[in-house]
Amino acid sequence: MLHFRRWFVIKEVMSKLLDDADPEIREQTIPRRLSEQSWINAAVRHIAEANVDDIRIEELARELGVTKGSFYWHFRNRQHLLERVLEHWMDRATVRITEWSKSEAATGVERLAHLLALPANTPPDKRGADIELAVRAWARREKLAADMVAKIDRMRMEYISSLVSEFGFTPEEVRRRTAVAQAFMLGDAFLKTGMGQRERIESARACAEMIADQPLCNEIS
Amino acid sequence: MLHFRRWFVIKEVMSKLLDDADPEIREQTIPRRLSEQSWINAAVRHIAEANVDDIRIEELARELGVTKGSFYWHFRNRQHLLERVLEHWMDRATVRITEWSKSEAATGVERLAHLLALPANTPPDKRGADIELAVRAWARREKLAADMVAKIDRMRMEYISSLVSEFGFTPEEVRRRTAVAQAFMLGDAFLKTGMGQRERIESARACAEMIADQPLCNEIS
DNA sequence: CAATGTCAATACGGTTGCGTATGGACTAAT
DNA sequence: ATTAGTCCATACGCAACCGTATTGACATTG
Repeated sequence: MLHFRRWFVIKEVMSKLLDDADPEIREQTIPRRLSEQSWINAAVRHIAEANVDDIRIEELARELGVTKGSFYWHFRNRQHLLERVLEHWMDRATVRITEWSKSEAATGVERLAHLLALPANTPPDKRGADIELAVRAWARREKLAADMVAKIDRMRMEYISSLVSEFGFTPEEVRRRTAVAQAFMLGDAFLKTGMGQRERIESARACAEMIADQPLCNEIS
Repeated sequence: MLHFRRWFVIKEVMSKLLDDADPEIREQTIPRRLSEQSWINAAVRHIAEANVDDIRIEELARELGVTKGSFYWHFRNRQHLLERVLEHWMDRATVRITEWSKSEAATGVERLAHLLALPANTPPDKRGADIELAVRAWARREKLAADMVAKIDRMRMEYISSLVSEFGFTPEEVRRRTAVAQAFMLGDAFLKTGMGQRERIESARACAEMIADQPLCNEIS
Protein backbone atom coordinates (compact mmCIF):
# COMPACT_ATOMS: atom_id res chain seq x y z
CA MET A 1 0.00 0.00 0.00
CA LEU A 2 2.56 2.48 1.14
CA HIS A 3 4.74 1.41 -1.73
CA PHE A 4 2.14 2.60 -4.17
CA ARG A 5 1.80 5.93 -2.49
CA ARG A 6 5.55 6.47 -2.55
CA TRP A 7 5.79 5.50 -6.17
CA PHE A 8 3.11 7.99 -7.02
CA VAL A 9 4.86 10.77 -5.17
CA ILE A 10 8.11 9.99 -6.92
CA LYS A 11 6.39 10.13 -10.27
CA GLU A 12 4.84 13.48 -9.47
CA VAL A 13 8.13 14.95 -8.38
CA MET A 14 9.92 13.63 -11.43
CA SER A 15 7.22 15.04 -13.65
CA LYS A 16 7.73 18.51 -12.31
CA LEU A 17 11.46 18.23 -12.63
CA LEU A 18 11.09 17.11 -16.21
CA ASP A 19 8.73 19.84 -17.29
CA ASP A 20 11.54 22.05 -18.43
CA ALA A 21 13.83 19.29 -19.61
CA ASP A 22 14.50 18.21 -23.16
CA PRO A 23 11.54 16.59 -24.86
CA GLU A 24 13.70 13.60 -25.71
CA ILE A 25 14.64 13.02 -22.14
CA ARG A 26 11.04 13.36 -21.18
CA GLU A 27 9.93 10.82 -23.74
CA GLN A 28 12.36 8.23 -22.49
CA THR A 29 10.95 8.34 -19.00
CA ILE A 30 7.76 7.07 -17.50
CA PRO A 31 4.52 8.03 -19.14
CA ARG A 32 3.55 10.67 -16.67
CA ARG A 33 0.58 12.66 -15.53
CA LEU A 34 0.67 16.35 -16.05
CA SER A 35 0.11 19.00 -13.44
CA GLU A 36 -1.39 22.43 -13.91
CA GLN A 37 2.16 23.76 -13.64
CA SER A 38 3.28 21.69 -16.61
CA TRP A 39 0.90 23.60 -18.83
CA ILE A 40 1.85 26.93 -17.32
CA ASN A 41 5.52 26.28 -17.93
CA ALA A 42 4.86 25.34 -21.52
CA ALA A 43 2.75 28.45 -21.98
CA VAL A 44 5.48 30.62 -20.51
CA ARG A 45 7.96 29.18 -22.97
CA HIS A 46 5.68 30.24 -25.78
CA ILE A 47 4.99 33.71 -24.51
CA ALA A 48 8.74 34.15 -24.09
CA GLU A 49 9.46 33.22 -27.67
CA ALA A 50 6.50 35.00 -29.26
CA ASN A 51 3.46 36.50 -27.55
CA VAL A 52 0.21 35.66 -25.84
CA ASP A 53 -1.52 34.73 -29.05
CA ASP A 54 1.10 32.06 -29.54
CA ILE A 55 -0.18 30.18 -26.53
CA ARG A 56 -2.32 27.62 -28.31
CA ILE A 57 -3.77 24.69 -26.49
CA GLU A 58 -3.31 22.06 -29.16
CA GLU A 59 0.27 23.14 -29.76
CA LEU A 60 1.13 22.97 -26.06
CA ALA A 61 -0.50 19.56 -25.94
CA ARG A 62 1.70 18.36 -28.80
CA GLU A 63 4.80 19.54 -26.99
CA LEU A 64 3.74 17.95 -23.74
CA GLY A 65 2.97 14.71 -25.55
CA VAL A 66 -0.73 14.64 -24.72
CA THR A 67 -3.98 15.82 -26.27
CA LYS A 68 -6.46 18.55 -25.48
CA GLY A 69 -8.36 16.18 -23.26
CA SER A 70 -5.72 16.69 -20.62
CA PHE A 71 -5.82 20.46 -20.87
CA TYR A 72 -9.53 20.77 -20.24
CA TRP A 73 -9.13 18.62 -17.19
CA HIS A 74 -6.73 21.12 -15.60
CA PHE A 75 -8.26 24.35 -16.92
CA ARG A 76 -11.73 25.65 -17.61
CA ASN A 77 -10.65 27.26 -20.87
CA ARG A 78 -7.82 29.11 -22.55
CA GLN A 79 -8.46 32.35 -20.70
CA HIS A 80 -8.06 30.51 -17.44
CA LEU A 81 -4.59 29.36 -18.46
CA LEU A 82 -3.65 32.89 -19.45
CA GLU A 83 -4.69 34.17 -16.06
CA ARG A 84 -2.61 31.53 -14.35
CA VAL A 85 0.37 32.45 -16.52
CA LEU A 86 -0.03 36.05 -15.48
CA GLU A 87 -0.25 35.13 -11.83
CA HIS A 88 2.82 32.99 -12.21
CA TRP A 89 4.79 35.85 -13.75
CA MET A 90 3.54 38.15 -11.04
CA ASP A 91 4.69 35.79 -8.33
CA ARG A 92 8.11 35.35 -9.87
CA ALA A 93 8.52 39.09 -10.29
CA THR A 94 7.45 39.74 -6.74
CA VAL A 95 9.74 37.09 -5.39
CA ARG A 96 12.62 38.59 -7.32
CA ILE A 97 12.06 41.96 -5.71
CA THR A 98 12.08 40.52 -2.23
CA GLU A 99 15.23 38.66 -3.18
CA TRP A 100 16.84 41.94 -4.13
CA SER A 101 16.19 43.34 -0.71
CA LYS A 102 17.76 40.34 0.99
CA SER A 103 20.76 40.16 -1.29
CA GLU A 104 24.30 41.04 -0.31
CA ALA A 105 25.05 42.67 2.98
CA ALA A 106 26.71 45.59 1.20
CA THR A 107 24.80 48.82 1.16
CA GLY A 108 24.92 52.09 -0.69
CA VAL A 109 26.45 52.42 -4.12
CA GLU A 110 27.62 48.83 -4.29
CA ARG A 111 24.15 47.58 -3.71
CA LEU A 112 22.65 49.92 -6.26
CA ALA A 113 25.30 48.95 -8.80
CA HIS A 114 24.58 45.31 -8.17
CA LEU A 115 20.90 45.92 -8.74
CA LEU A 116 21.33 47.86 -11.95
CA ALA A 117 23.63 45.17 -13.31
CA LEU A 118 21.05 42.46 -12.74
CA PRO A 119 19.69 42.49 -16.30
CA ALA A 120 23.21 42.14 -17.66
CA ASN A 121 24.01 39.37 -15.22
CA THR A 122 20.87 37.38 -15.88
CA PRO A 123 21.65 34.52 -18.25
CA PRO A 124 19.67 34.90 -21.50
CA ASP A 125 18.31 31.37 -21.28
CA LYS A 126 16.25 32.46 -18.32
CA ARG A 127 14.13 34.49 -20.69
CA GLY A 128 13.40 37.07 -18.02
CA ALA A 129 13.50 40.01 -20.40
CA ASP A 130 11.64 38.12 -23.09
CA ILE A 131 8.77 37.29 -20.81
CA GLU A 132 8.65 40.78 -19.42
CA LEU A 133 8.52 42.25 -22.91
CA ALA A 134 5.69 39.95 -23.91
CA VAL A 135 3.73 40.70 -20.77
CA ARG A 136 4.14 44.44 -21.30
CA ALA A 137 2.89 44.04 -24.85
CA TRP A 138 0.03 41.95 -23.55
CA ALA A 139 -0.81 44.62 -21.01
CA ARG A 140 -2.06 46.97 -23.68
CA ARG A 141 -5.00 44.70 -24.43
CA GLU A 142 -5.88 42.99 -21.19
CA LYS A 143 -6.69 45.06 -18.18
CA LEU A 144 -5.60 42.26 -15.87
CA ALA A 145 -2.14 42.24 -17.40
CA ALA A 146 -1.98 46.03 -17.32
CA ASP A 147 -2.79 46.03 -13.61
CA MET A 148 -0.10 43.46 -12.90
CA VAL A 149 2.53 45.41 -14.77
CA ALA A 150 1.58 48.64 -13.03
CA LYS A 151 1.72 46.88 -9.69
CA ILE A 152 5.14 45.40 -10.35
CA ASP A 153 6.47 48.73 -11.54
CA ARG A 154 5.27 50.41 -8.37
CA MET A 155 6.79 47.70 -6.18
CA ARG A 156 10.13 47.98 -7.91
CA MET A 157 9.96 51.73 -7.62
CA GLU A 158 9.39 51.48 -3.91
CA TYR A 159 12.35 49.20 -3.40
CA ILE A 160 14.72 51.21 -5.55
CA SER A 161 13.50 54.32 -3.82
CA SER A 162 14.47 52.86 -0.47
CA LEU A 163 17.97 52.30 -1.79
CA VAL A 164 18.30 55.75 -3.26
CA SER A 165 17.10 57.51 -0.13
CA GLU A 166 20.18 56.22 1.67
CA PHE A 167 22.23 58.77 -0.20
CA GLY A 168 20.64 61.70 1.57
CA PHE A 169 18.84 63.49 -1.24
CA THR A 170 15.67 65.50 -0.94
CA PRO A 171 12.45 63.57 -1.50
CA GLU A 172 11.99 65.12 -4.95
CA GLU A 173 15.53 64.27 -5.90
CA VAL A 174 15.03 60.71 -4.68
CA ARG A 175 11.97 60.37 -6.89
CA ARG A 176 13.84 61.63 -9.92
CA ARG A 177 16.86 59.42 -9.38
CA THR A 178 14.68 56.42 -8.67
CA ALA A 179 12.93 56.96 -11.97
CA VAL A 180 16.27 57.13 -13.72
CA ALA A 181 17.41 53.88 -12.15
CA GLN A 182 14.24 52.06 -12.98
CA ALA A 183 14.10 53.28 -16.55
CA PHE A 184 17.71 52.29 -16.99
CA MET A 185 17.08 48.74 -15.81
CA LEU A 186 14.10 48.25 -18.06
CA GLY A 187 15.71 49.83 -21.07
CA ASP A 188 18.93 47.91 -20.63
CA ALA A 189 16.97 44.68 -20.62
CA PHE A 190 15.32 45.51 -23.95
CA LEU A 191 18.13 47.18 -25.87
CA LYS A 192 19.72 45.41 -28.81
CA THR A 193 22.84 47.43 -29.35
CA GLY A 194 25.02 44.39 -29.48
CA MET A 195 26.92 45.40 -26.37
CA GLY A 196 28.71 42.62 -24.55
CA GLN A 197 28.01 41.64 -21.00
CA ARG A 198 31.11 43.40 -19.77
CA GLU A 199 30.09 46.70 -21.32
CA ARG A 200 26.60 46.42 -19.98
CA ILE A 201 27.86 45.86 -16.48
CA GLU A 202 30.18 48.81 -16.80
CA SER A 203 27.38 51.08 -17.87
CA ALA A 204 25.24 49.82 -15.01
CA ARG A 205 28.01 50.67 -12.58
CA ALA A 206 28.45 54.08 -14.17
CA CYS A 207 24.72 54.66 -13.81
CA ALA A 208 24.85 53.69 -10.15
CA GLU A 209 27.74 56.05 -9.50
CA MET A 210 25.89 58.91 -11.12
CA ILE A 211 22.69 58.23 -9.23
CA ALA A 212 24.43 57.88 -5.88
CA ASP A 213 26.75 60.78 -6.71
CA GLN A 214 29.51 58.64 -5.23
CA PRO A 215 32.30 56.70 -6.90
CA LEU A 216 32.53 52.95 -6.70
CA CYS A 217 35.85 51.69 -5.37
CA ASN A 218 36.40 47.97 -5.79
CA GLU A 219 35.56 45.70 -8.68
CA ILE A 220 32.63 43.65 -7.52
CA SER A 221 30.36 42.62 -10.32
CA MET B 1 -10.90 64.65 -70.48
CA LEU B 2 -8.77 66.72 -68.26
CA HIS B 3 -11.70 66.96 -65.88
CA PHE B 4 -11.60 63.26 -65.34
CA ARG B 5 -7.91 63.28 -64.58
CA ARG B 6 -8.30 66.05 -62.05
CA TRP B 7 -11.20 64.34 -60.38
CA PHE B 8 -9.19 61.19 -60.05
CA VAL B 9 -6.27 63.02 -58.48
CA ILE B 10 -8.56 64.73 -56.01
CA LYS B 11 -10.03 61.39 -55.03
CA GLU B 12 -6.60 59.88 -54.51
CA VAL B 13 -5.48 62.75 -52.32
CA MET B 14 -8.64 62.68 -50.29
CA SER B 15 -8.29 58.97 -49.83
CA LYS B 16 -4.90 59.35 -48.28
CA LEU B 17 -6.06 62.16 -46.05
CA LEU B 18 -8.96 60.04 -44.91
CA ASP B 19 -6.97 56.93 -44.12
CA ASP B 20 -6.49 57.94 -40.52
CA ALA B 21 -9.78 59.73 -40.09
CA ASP B 22 -12.87 58.49 -38.32
CA PRO B 23 -14.54 55.56 -40.06
CA GLU B 24 -17.82 57.47 -40.04
CA ILE B 25 -16.35 60.43 -41.84
CA ARG B 26 -14.77 58.07 -44.30
CA GLU B 27 -18.05 56.33 -44.99
CA GLN B 28 -19.83 59.56 -45.75
CA THR B 29 -17.38 60.47 -48.46
CA ILE B 30 -16.84 59.16 -51.93
CA PRO B 31 -16.38 55.45 -52.35
CA ARG B 32 -12.66 55.52 -52.79
CA ARG B 33 -9.87 53.34 -54.00
CA LEU B 34 -7.35 52.19 -51.47
CA SER B 35 -3.61 52.56 -51.72
CA GLU B 36 -0.96 50.24 -50.37
CA GLN B 37 -0.43 52.81 -47.64
CA SER B 38 -4.05 52.55 -46.51
CA TRP B 39 -3.46 48.93 -45.59
CA ILE B 40 -0.15 49.65 -43.94
CA ASN B 41 -1.70 52.35 -41.78
CA ALA B 42 -4.48 50.04 -40.71
CA ALA B 43 -1.95 47.32 -39.94
CA VAL B 44 0.11 49.71 -37.86
CA ARG B 45 -2.95 50.63 -35.84
CA HIS B 46 -3.41 46.97 -35.05
CA ILE B 47 0.18 46.25 -34.14
CA ALA B 48 0.09 49.28 -31.88
CA GLU B 49 -2.93 48.05 -30.00
CA ALA B 50 -1.99 44.37 -29.87
CA ASN B 51 0.79 42.59 -31.75
CA VAL B 52 1.78 41.25 -35.14
CA ASP B 53 -0.58 38.32 -34.94
CA ASP B 54 -3.42 40.78 -34.63
CA ILE B 55 -2.81 41.98 -38.18
CA ARG B 56 -5.49 39.96 -39.93
CA ILE B 57 -6.39 40.63 -43.49
CA GLU B 58 -10.12 40.13 -43.26
CA GLU B 59 -10.32 42.31 -40.17
CA LEU B 60 -8.38 45.14 -41.80
CA ALA B 61 -10.64 44.81 -44.84
CA ARG B 62 -13.70 45.21 -42.64
CA GLU B 63 -12.28 48.36 -41.10
CA LEU B 64 -11.35 49.78 -44.46
CA GLY B 65 -14.79 48.99 -45.78
CA VAL B 66 -13.65 46.61 -48.49
CA THR B 67 -13.07 42.88 -48.89
CA LYS B 68 -10.03 40.67 -49.22
CA GLY B 69 -10.15 41.07 -52.96
CA SER B 70 -8.67 44.49 -52.55
CA PHE B 71 -5.89 43.31 -50.29
CA TYR B 72 -4.59 40.69 -52.65
CA TRP B 73 -4.49 43.29 -55.36
CA HIS B 74 -2.05 45.43 -53.39
CA PHE B 75 -0.03 42.66 -51.69
CA ARG B 76 1.20 39.24 -52.64
CA ASN B 77 0.26 37.80 -49.27
CA ARG B 78 0.16 38.57 -45.58
CA GLN B 79 3.92 38.28 -45.12
CA HIS B 80 4.37 40.93 -47.74
CA LEU B 81 2.23 43.36 -45.76
CA LEU B 82 4.19 42.60 -42.61
CA GLU B 83 7.44 43.40 -44.37
CA ARG B 84 6.04 46.68 -45.61
CA VAL B 85 4.89 47.53 -42.08
CA LEU B 86 8.39 46.87 -40.83
CA GLU B 87 9.93 49.04 -43.50
CA HIS B 88 7.47 51.77 -42.66
CA TRP B 89 8.40 51.68 -38.99
CA MET B 90 12.06 51.63 -39.91
CA ASP B 91 11.66 54.70 -42.09
CA ARG B 92 9.77 56.61 -39.43
CA ALA B 93 12.33 55.68 -36.78
CA THR B 94 15.20 56.70 -39.00
CA VAL B 95 13.55 59.98 -39.89
CA ARG B 96 13.01 60.72 -36.23
CA ILE B 97 16.71 60.31 -35.50
CA THR B 98 17.71 62.68 -38.25
CA GLU B 99 15.12 65.10 -36.91
CA TRP B 100 16.79 64.93 -33.53
CA SER B 101 20.07 66.05 -35.00
CA LYS B 102 18.49 69.02 -36.71
CA SER B 103 16.44 70.11 -33.73
CA GLU B 104 17.10 73.18 -31.59
CA ALA B 105 20.21 75.21 -31.97
CA ALA B 106 21.06 74.66 -28.32
CA THR B 107 23.90 72.32 -27.58
CA GLY B 108 25.26 70.46 -24.61
CA VAL B 109 23.15 69.62 -21.61
CA GLU B 110 20.05 71.39 -22.86
CA ARG B 111 20.08 69.35 -25.99
CA LEU B 112 20.61 66.09 -24.16
CA ALA B 113 17.84 66.97 -21.73
CA HIS B 114 15.53 67.72 -24.60
CA LEU B 115 16.34 64.40 -26.18
CA LEU B 116 15.81 62.36 -23.03
CA ALA B 117 12.48 64.08 -22.44
CA LEU B 118 11.19 63.13 -25.88
CA PRO B 119 9.32 60.03 -24.72
CA ALA B 120 7.57 62.06 -22.05
CA ASN B 121 6.77 64.82 -24.50
CA THR B 122 5.41 62.54 -27.19
CA PRO B 123 1.61 62.54 -27.06
CA PRO B 124 0.29 59.04 -26.27
CA ASP B 125 -2.06 59.06 -29.24
CA LYS B 126 0.94 58.87 -31.50
CA ARG B 127 1.45 55.32 -30.29
CA GLY B 128 5.19 55.61 -30.71
CA ALA B 129 6.01 53.54 -27.66
CA ASP B 130 3.25 51.06 -28.38
CA ILE B 131 4.53 50.34 -31.85
CA GLU B 132 8.09 50.12 -30.68
CA LEU B 133 7.14 47.65 -27.98
CA ALA B 134 5.27 45.49 -30.46
CA VAL B 135 8.12 45.57 -32.95
CA ARG B 136 10.61 44.60 -30.26
CA ALA B 137 8.39 41.70 -29.28
CA TRP B 138 8.08 40.76 -32.93
CA ALA B 139 11.85 40.89 -33.30
CA ARG B 140 12.28 37.75 -31.22
CA ARG B 141 10.61 35.65 -33.88
CA GLU B 142 11.39 37.27 -37.21
CA LYS B 143 14.99 37.81 -38.15
CA LEU B 144 14.02 40.72 -40.38
CA ALA B 145 12.44 42.54 -37.46
CA ALA B 146 15.39 41.72 -35.23
CA ASP B 147 17.78 43.20 -37.77
CA MET B 148 15.73 46.37 -38.02
CA VAL B 149 15.63 46.84 -34.27
CA ALA B 150 19.35 46.25 -33.95
CA LYS B 151 20.00 48.73 -36.72
CA ILE B 152 17.81 51.41 -35.14
CA ASP B 153 19.44 50.86 -31.77
CA ARG B 154 22.87 51.31 -33.27
CA MET B 155 21.83 54.45 -35.13
CA ARG B 156 20.38 55.99 -31.99
CA MET B 157 23.49 55.02 -30.08
CA GLU B 158 25.66 56.78 -32.61
CA TYR B 159 23.67 59.96 -32.42
CA ILE B 160 23.48 60.02 -28.64
CA SER B 161 27.16 59.24 -28.55
CA SER B 162 27.88 62.31 -30.65
CA LEU B 163 26.00 64.40 -28.11
CA VAL B 164 27.74 62.91 -25.11
CA SER B 165 31.20 63.28 -26.55
CA GLU B 166 30.74 67.05 -26.43
CA PHE B 167 31.22 66.88 -22.69
CA GLY B 168 34.83 65.88 -22.94
CA PHE B 169 34.84 62.41 -21.47
CA THR B 170 37.16 59.60 -22.40
CA PRO B 171 35.91 57.29 -25.15
CA GLU B 172 35.11 54.55 -22.65
CA GLU B 173 33.24 56.97 -20.45
CA VAL B 174 31.32 58.22 -23.48
CA ARG B 175 30.26 54.68 -24.28
CA ARG B 176 29.07 54.05 -20.78
CA ARG B 177 27.13 57.29 -20.51
CA THR B 178 25.64 56.82 -23.94
CA ALA B 179 24.38 53.43 -22.89
CA VAL B 180 22.83 54.95 -19.80
CA ALA B 181 21.07 57.62 -21.84
CA GLN B 182 19.73 55.17 -24.36
CA ALA B 183 18.54 52.70 -21.77
CA PHE B 184 16.84 55.49 -19.91
CA MET B 185 14.93 56.63 -22.98
CA LEU B 186 13.73 53.17 -23.84
CA GLY B 187 12.84 52.26 -20.29
CA ASP B 188 11.02 55.51 -19.69
CA ALA B 189 8.88 54.86 -22.74
CA PHE B 190 7.80 51.46 -21.43
CA LEU B 191 7.43 52.09 -17.72
CA LYS B 192 3.98 52.10 -16.15
CA THR B 193 4.66 53.66 -12.79
CA GLY B 194 1.82 56.11 -13.16
CA MET B 195 4.15 59.08 -13.12
CA GLY B 196 2.76 62.26 -14.64
CA GLN B 197 4.30 64.00 -17.58
CA ARG B 198 5.84 66.64 -15.37
CA GLU B 199 7.63 64.08 -13.23
CA ARG B 200 8.86 62.20 -16.25
CA ILE B 201 10.33 65.35 -17.74
CA GLU B 202 12.00 66.18 -14.44
CA SER B 203 13.61 62.78 -14.25
CA ALA B 204 14.76 63.12 -17.84
CA ARG B 205 16.40 66.43 -17.02
CA ALA B 206 17.98 64.94 -13.93
CA CYS B 207 19.33 62.10 -16.04
CA ALA B 208 20.78 64.56 -18.53
CA GLU B 209 22.47 66.53 -15.77
CA MET B 210 24.03 63.40 -14.38
CA ILE B 211 25.24 62.19 -17.74
CA ALA B 212 26.67 65.56 -18.74
CA ASP B 213 27.98 66.10 -15.23
CA GLN B 214 26.72 69.66 -15.58
CA PRO B 215 23.71 71.42 -14.08
CA LEU B 216 20.85 72.70 -16.20
CA CYS B 217 20.15 76.37 -15.67
CA ASN B 218 16.92 77.58 -17.21
CA GLU B 219 13.57 75.91 -17.45
CA ILE B 220 13.22 74.84 -21.06
CA SER B 221 11.16 71.73 -21.47
C1' DC C 1 -13.44 -7.41 -6.69
C1' DA C 2 -16.25 -3.51 -7.06
C1' DA C 3 -16.58 1.27 -6.85
C1' DT C 4 -14.67 5.70 -7.20
C1' DG C 5 -11.60 9.26 -8.67
C1' DT C 6 -8.02 11.06 -11.69
C1' DC C 7 -6.20 12.06 -16.00
C1' DA C 8 -6.04 11.46 -21.01
C1' DA C 9 -7.78 9.95 -25.95
C1' DT C 10 -11.08 10.42 -29.50
C1' DA C 11 -14.44 12.41 -32.16
C1' DC C 12 -17.34 16.16 -33.28
C1' DG C 13 -19.22 20.93 -34.45
C1' DG C 14 -18.30 25.60 -35.09
C1' DT C 15 -15.47 29.60 -36.05
C1' DT C 16 -11.80 32.16 -38.06
C1' DG C 17 -8.35 33.14 -41.12
C1' DC C 18 -5.28 32.46 -45.43
C1' DG C 19 -4.95 32.12 -50.21
C1' DT C 20 -7.04 31.45 -55.01
C1' DA C 21 -10.06 31.81 -58.87
C1' DT C 22 -13.19 34.23 -61.21
C1' DG C 23 -16.17 37.75 -62.46
C1' DG C 24 -17.76 42.63 -62.37
C1' DA C 25 -17.53 47.68 -62.26
C1' DC C 26 -15.40 51.59 -63.54
C1' DT C 27 -11.58 54.43 -65.93
C1' DA C 28 -8.30 55.61 -69.67
C1' DA C 29 -6.65 55.19 -74.01
C1' DT C 30 -7.43 54.29 -79.08
C1' DA D 1 -17.16 51.53 -79.22
C1' DT D 2 -13.88 48.55 -78.23
C1' DT D 3 -10.01 47.38 -75.55
C1' DA D 4 -6.96 47.22 -71.86
C1' DG D 5 -5.98 48.35 -67.20
C1' DT D 6 -7.17 49.03 -62.30
C1' DC D 7 -9.41 47.88 -58.27
C1' DC D 8 -12.82 45.32 -55.66
C1' DA D 9 -16.65 41.49 -54.70
C1' DT D 10 -17.89 36.79 -54.29
C1' DA D 11 -17.32 32.15 -53.57
C1' DC D 12 -14.60 28.31 -52.58
C1' DG D 13 -11.16 25.00 -50.47
C1' DC D 14 -8.35 24.32 -46.71
C1' DA D 15 -6.07 24.32 -42.30
C1' DA D 16 -5.77 25.69 -37.49
C1' DC D 17 -8.12 26.34 -33.09
C1' DC D 18 -11.50 26.40 -29.43
C1' DG D 19 -14.64 24.02 -26.66
C1' DT D 20 -17.73 19.83 -25.57
C1' DA D 21 -19.19 15.16 -25.03
C1' DT D 22 -18.08 10.69 -24.52
C1' DT D 23 -15.28 6.95 -23.56
C1' DG D 24 -11.18 4.55 -21.70
C1' DA D 25 -7.01 3.47 -18.82
C1' DC D 26 -5.26 3.25 -14.53
C1' DA D 27 -4.72 3.94 -9.40
C1' DT D 28 -6.66 3.93 -5.02
C1' DT D 29 -10.03 2.71 -1.51
C1' DG D 30 -13.21 -0.12 0.86
